[in-house]
Amino acid sequence: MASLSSESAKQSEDSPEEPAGVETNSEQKEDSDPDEVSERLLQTFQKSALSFSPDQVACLCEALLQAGNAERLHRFLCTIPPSAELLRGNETLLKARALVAFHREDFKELYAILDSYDFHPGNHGFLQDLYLRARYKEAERSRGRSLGAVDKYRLRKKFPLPKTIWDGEETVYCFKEKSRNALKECYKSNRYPTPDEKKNLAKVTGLSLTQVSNWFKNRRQRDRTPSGTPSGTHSKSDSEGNQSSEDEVHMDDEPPRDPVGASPPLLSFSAVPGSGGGGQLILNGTNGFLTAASQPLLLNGAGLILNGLTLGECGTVTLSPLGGGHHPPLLLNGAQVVAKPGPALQGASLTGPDGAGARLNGLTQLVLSAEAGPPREGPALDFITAPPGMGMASEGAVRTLSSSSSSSSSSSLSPSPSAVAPPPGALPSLVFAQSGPVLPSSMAPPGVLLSGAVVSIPGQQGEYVVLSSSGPQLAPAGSVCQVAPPSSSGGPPPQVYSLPQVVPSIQGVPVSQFVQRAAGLTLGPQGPQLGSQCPQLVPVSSFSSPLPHFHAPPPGQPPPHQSVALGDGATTIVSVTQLPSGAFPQGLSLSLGGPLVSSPQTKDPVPAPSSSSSFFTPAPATPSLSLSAGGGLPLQILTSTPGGGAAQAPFRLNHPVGPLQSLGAPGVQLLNSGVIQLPSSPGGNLLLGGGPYLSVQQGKLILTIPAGIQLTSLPLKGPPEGPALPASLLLGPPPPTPPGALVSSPLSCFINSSPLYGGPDGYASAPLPPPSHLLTPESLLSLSPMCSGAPPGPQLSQSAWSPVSPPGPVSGPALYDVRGGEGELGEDPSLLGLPGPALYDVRGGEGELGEDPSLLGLPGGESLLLLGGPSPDRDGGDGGSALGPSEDMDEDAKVLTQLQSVPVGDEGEGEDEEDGLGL
DNA sequence: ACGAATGATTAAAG
DNA sequence: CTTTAATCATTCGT
Repeated sequence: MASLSSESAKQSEDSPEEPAGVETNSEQKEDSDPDEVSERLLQTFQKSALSFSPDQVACLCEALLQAGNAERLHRFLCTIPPSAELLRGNETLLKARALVAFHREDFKELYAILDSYDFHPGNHGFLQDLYLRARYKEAERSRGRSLGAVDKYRLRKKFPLPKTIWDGEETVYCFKEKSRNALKECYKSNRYPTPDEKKNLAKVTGLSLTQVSNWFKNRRQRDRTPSGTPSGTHSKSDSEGNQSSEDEVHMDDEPPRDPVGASPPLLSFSAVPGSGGGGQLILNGTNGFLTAASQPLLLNGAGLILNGLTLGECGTVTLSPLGGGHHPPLLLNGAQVVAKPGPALQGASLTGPDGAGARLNGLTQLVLSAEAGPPREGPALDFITAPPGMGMASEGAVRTLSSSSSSSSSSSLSPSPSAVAPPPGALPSLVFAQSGPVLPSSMAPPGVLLSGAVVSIPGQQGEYVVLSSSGPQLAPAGSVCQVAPPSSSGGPPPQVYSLPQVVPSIQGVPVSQFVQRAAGLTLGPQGPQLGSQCPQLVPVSSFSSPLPHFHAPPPGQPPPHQSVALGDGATTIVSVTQLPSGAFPQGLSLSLGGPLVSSPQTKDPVPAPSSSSSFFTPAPATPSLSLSAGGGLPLQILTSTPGGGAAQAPFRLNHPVGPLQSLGAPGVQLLNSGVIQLPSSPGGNLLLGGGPYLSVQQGKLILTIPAGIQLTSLPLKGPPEGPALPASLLLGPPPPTPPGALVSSPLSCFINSSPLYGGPDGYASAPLPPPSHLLTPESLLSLSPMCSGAPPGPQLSQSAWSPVSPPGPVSGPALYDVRGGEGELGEDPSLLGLPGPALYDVRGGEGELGEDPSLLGLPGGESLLLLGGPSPDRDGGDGGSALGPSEDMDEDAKVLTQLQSVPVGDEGEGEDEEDGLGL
């Protein structure tokens, strides 16, 4: 009997009809049996209830809740003294009582219960569902009819969820206009985008792959309404008519139509037959995506090649490399230009000086000059970013192209407060990438370097390399990269130009919060200098609020050292500024918000000839370099020179000019998060010859650490005060190491510092014990942003990545991926208490196991570097290399799901009870 | 309330 | 897995 009772109690609850026990049924009627059993069970419970410990009671409640039998649950609860202490703070009991109240239709009681206690986010989903169902039922009762979806919607609006069971985050339903435009553009040229195209679109729009697919699916379906609903296409007409502009660009198939007619957007391509090749306009893009949303886009030039170029909606983007130079004036290979339509964008233009073409492919740079438009106020929204992969100065020397038109004295650099005006005498070599009105025309014609490009000015004492890559998705605000002009040795007082970064704007979300927070973290330690100079650099971390513990220490305590990892920001910025007075960066910190991909020593993808790819810090003294990777897309590298050092040659980053991977997905890929510290030999420069180098490819920042390099997990001693833990804490647990992941041997030794990994070697070889199951959704969540899962597969790289980032902020809808493998628990995103627009990739992935980053958590203080780069990705070499990273990003994208308001159950009466309830 | 627009989900078919 | 067709759900304007 006993056995029987237990079984039936749990199994047959839902449907009495269920063949709980076919065998047994044969004898009896179904109805009686289950009831009887349940009754027995209940009685048993009742009898022993008093003797149960609170935990046991809770357990029983949970079981009954799961079973969904409110009635029995009610009776059980009745046996418990109402005032018992057990009830206090016991959410399970509260849930049970709430459920009972709901079933008894004692809504007042239900609401009272819900309002009485701040429930754990884990219970939010359940309670929200209960709450809404109660509201619906109440309404149904009063109206005497069942409610439709709209009625429910109105009720939800009318009766917002109690704060006690809701984190207050709202959900966004529609895609952003920009995203839609991008989708439309693509749709025009191709109704059936290839997976690659979809991925690219997803990145560009900030939507998940699924969303993109759904969109196309819906679009095709609705477009194809020849017979059915004639009226449908009312507004759609525009689909073809209006935006005419870009189609041509993409596909040749369509006859060029004259865009002009349309009022708004003006897109003109005028290939001027020029010398040499003749005017040719080549827009070749795998993922090419060119959008001039409603803004005028002018591409004017002889030989204009845009390969794999993504031009996002832009304000006015003018590419006018006219000049009939010998070279194709403008060559954007794998470039991505995105400009946000800002209030005033007119001024932005990309122009190549005559004669000199801007070639972003590997050699040259594109100069961006702000047109003389009236300076407009407002943050510069526009930005142009080129995926890092492309623009680099291969030769090491950067040519600065100044546009003839704009040149003038460089009075003020940028509107941003933080920006420091360049000394008049400053070198023109200043690299600045920003478009938009923001830059006063007055700005000297600094060469513009598309972010992502690396500029190095060799020879100079003060050399700098500025490397900035914007987040993968352009979407987020623009990033500006600014380099301080090398103060030539004796020159003008070396000023450091700050890198103003436009903070990614998250749609209605006050970014400021994040920013401030982030700023505090990042800059705080840095010292006044930096802080003041480039406050804006801080990537926004979208998830900051929800997971406070994740982040840095409370305000009071900034992380001790320079390395700070921000969860993720929307944008990635890497800036290296040189300090004046020869100070070299003692403390150099690199924080990567985004995933970093490092290729294990096994392979040096790029043999770095000294000049081309090397990453070293010449600096003397005690430069310590710490690299911490957070999870998120954004990548941030800041270097400052805290103490005055003597060294003049600060820090140099050269990165090999890779062949571009034209794919435009800029993203930062981080395989392993951790902190890397490179202790420099005292007094000596730290030279990592052949050493690790950072390269940016396709928007991804890749850190390659060849074997042989020593990285020590040095203590962040610097800051005496701070608790040591910071680094690891901040970062979150390092991503689980993928089983297959290789850890570079050299590194491994350092790794051992972390307790988690037993031994150096063990780490690599032994698969982590997957305690994953233990993780609660919440825990996963907390970890997630940073180290989004460990991918089960060999290819770790993927796991690490969170697609979101860039776009995340970009688009309004918050995306959450909280599913664990089974997902049972995690079912509601909402319960996790996620903050707004942030995106999370918490999925356990198929293989749930690997995930617990938490396990990996580093002990305080120690920094851990895990570079287990999956070699696979990178190996491909340049050509192929691109793939690896990009793919990763995509994957996660799939997982994302739009957060919806609480699921509404609509069932009718009591019968269905459990469905909604059962998690 | 009503209906349109739009995103998501589901089932069936390849 | 991807596509289609059908349908549901959410918003928003009227």
